[in-house]
Amino acid sequence: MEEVLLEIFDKLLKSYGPRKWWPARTRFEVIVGAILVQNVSWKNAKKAIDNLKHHGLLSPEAIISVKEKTLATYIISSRFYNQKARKLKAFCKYLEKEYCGSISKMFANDTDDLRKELLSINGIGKETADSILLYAGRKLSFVSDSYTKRFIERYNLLKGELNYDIIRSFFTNNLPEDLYLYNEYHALIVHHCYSTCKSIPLCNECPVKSISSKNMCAFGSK
DNA sequence: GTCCAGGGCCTAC
DNA sequence: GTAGGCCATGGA
Repeated sequence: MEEVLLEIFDKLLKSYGPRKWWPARTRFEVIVGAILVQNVSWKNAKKAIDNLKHHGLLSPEAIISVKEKTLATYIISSRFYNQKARKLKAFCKYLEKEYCGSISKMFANDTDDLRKELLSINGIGKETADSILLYAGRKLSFVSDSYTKRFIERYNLLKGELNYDIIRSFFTNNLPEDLYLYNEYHALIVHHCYSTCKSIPLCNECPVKSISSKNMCAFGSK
């Protein structure tokens, strides 16, 4: 299966080019983006990030200081803004309490330990935690999401139940431990599913189509 | 007007 | 343990 996944990766990369994720200037901005993009388009999330930036609120200290209600008004475009304001504050308070506000100290942790910590914060689930680890922390943690599930279903890469952990294990068990590969693979899947190949059945131009039909595997096979 | 986007939490069963 | 409701914008 590793060969198949690498072949798909090469085709996606050749078709779309490197996505150069995450589109952010700082690691904190990646984390804020990972929370704000939950169940909303990147465009809407980006608007909210820019708004925070414009009002000098793109730092842990600023987010802790500002009132939750006020914070919410700056991120309205990101949808579910009251909840997301609470989530941003929850993360910043955790960062302040556990690491004196230092992102570097936080990422000095062991990946698995930090993943457990992040998952214990209100508002950070598996996808958000893995996005933070991979794209802000540059740690080896594959990101799965609804697009990844759709991708696997569409190309029959895996049979049976497809929950977050199964999909994530499928990629981590069948890919070499390579940060660049993890980074680009997830970004390319999102790009492929979102902007280019939304329809089922597959479009004729689909770069993955030619190698998809013959390869099916049961979970765990390599 | 309708649909759906780079989720996660809470509650009821 | 898990299905389903809730949150509640903006662009296509």
